[in-house]
Amino acid sequence: MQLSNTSKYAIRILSYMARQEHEYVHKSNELAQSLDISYKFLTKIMTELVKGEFILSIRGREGGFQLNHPASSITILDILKHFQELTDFHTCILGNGACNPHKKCILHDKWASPRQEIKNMFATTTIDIVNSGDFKL
Amino acid sequence: MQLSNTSKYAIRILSYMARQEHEYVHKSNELAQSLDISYKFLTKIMTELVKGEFILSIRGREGGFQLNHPASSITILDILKHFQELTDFHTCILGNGACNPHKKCILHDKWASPRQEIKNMFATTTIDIVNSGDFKL
DNA sequence: TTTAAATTCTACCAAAAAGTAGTAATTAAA
DNA sequence: TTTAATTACTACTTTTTGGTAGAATTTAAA
Ligand code: SF4
Ligand code: SF4
Repeated sequence: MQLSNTSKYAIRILSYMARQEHEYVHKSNELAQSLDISYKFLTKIMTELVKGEFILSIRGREGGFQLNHPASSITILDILKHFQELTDFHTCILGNGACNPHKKCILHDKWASPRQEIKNMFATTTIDIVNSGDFKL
Repeated sequence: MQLSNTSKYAIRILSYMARQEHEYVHKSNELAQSLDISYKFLTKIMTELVKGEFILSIRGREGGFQLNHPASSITILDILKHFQELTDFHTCILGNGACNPHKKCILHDKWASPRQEIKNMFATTTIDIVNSGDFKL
């Protein structure tokens, strides 16, 4: 019952970027330091985020990354989907094969409601949740 | 957002055992076949379940395993705890360091309620949920 | 035009989880 | 007492995830 580190970092990176004005150009170096993520691993994730069209990259000197969409339009669910953590909402919990309502796994009925609540939460939470205050980065 | 395979199997094994009368002696071979889990991997998990005192082992010929407690008293949460998946309910979601209410991660407030619902669900669901019907094993 | 500061690419290494193999130990039946 | 059926133990292999190294590419500033 955990998100992968990659997803966790992606969420933290994007929400951190959302704290600055939209045009701000974020550099990997800066992000890695601020978020305390290894520079090498961070750049790997940045590349993924570019491919996922969450961010734009500006190459070369004075380059960096910008959000590609308004922060208020990027949900946590969007991020999780891109890192394939959505599938868990389909084949979930005991995940024995494809889900078939005629042959449910034993937890299905109990799990349905929490699962929906989580999904809603992820779907309605955007990366601009926080712009100030004592939050971890 | 997934349980480990080990946890999934453990849940399936115990709930399967709970379908028989309490005294029934389950053999690894039988369980592996019925549940379609590799025999070798299953026996590894059975050893863990013995150590966790979920089941009793009877060694030697005609040996096998029995539930160590009434099925109605073993919760899913008990099982997850033993396989260390409980920690996620403390250090959860973005899991950056120990949780400090004065320095929350950005998802804390949104996550609190779904998390509680999941935990309650796991805490109130016992392995005897199902004794018949078209359920996956 | 050269150079420095940045992203990108390719390839590798490490750790954890999942799964397998083989053998030793145990015990009841034959 | 021998043997077959079972669990327990030790050690390995494979797969996935997490993480690192180094060079190539791009681009604006100097
Ligand atoms: S039966 Fe329900 S709980 Fe089980 S894997 Fe399918 S969707 Fe998930
Ligand atoms: S602040 Fe809340 S959501 Fe974040 S890791 Fe701690 S308990 Fe989990």
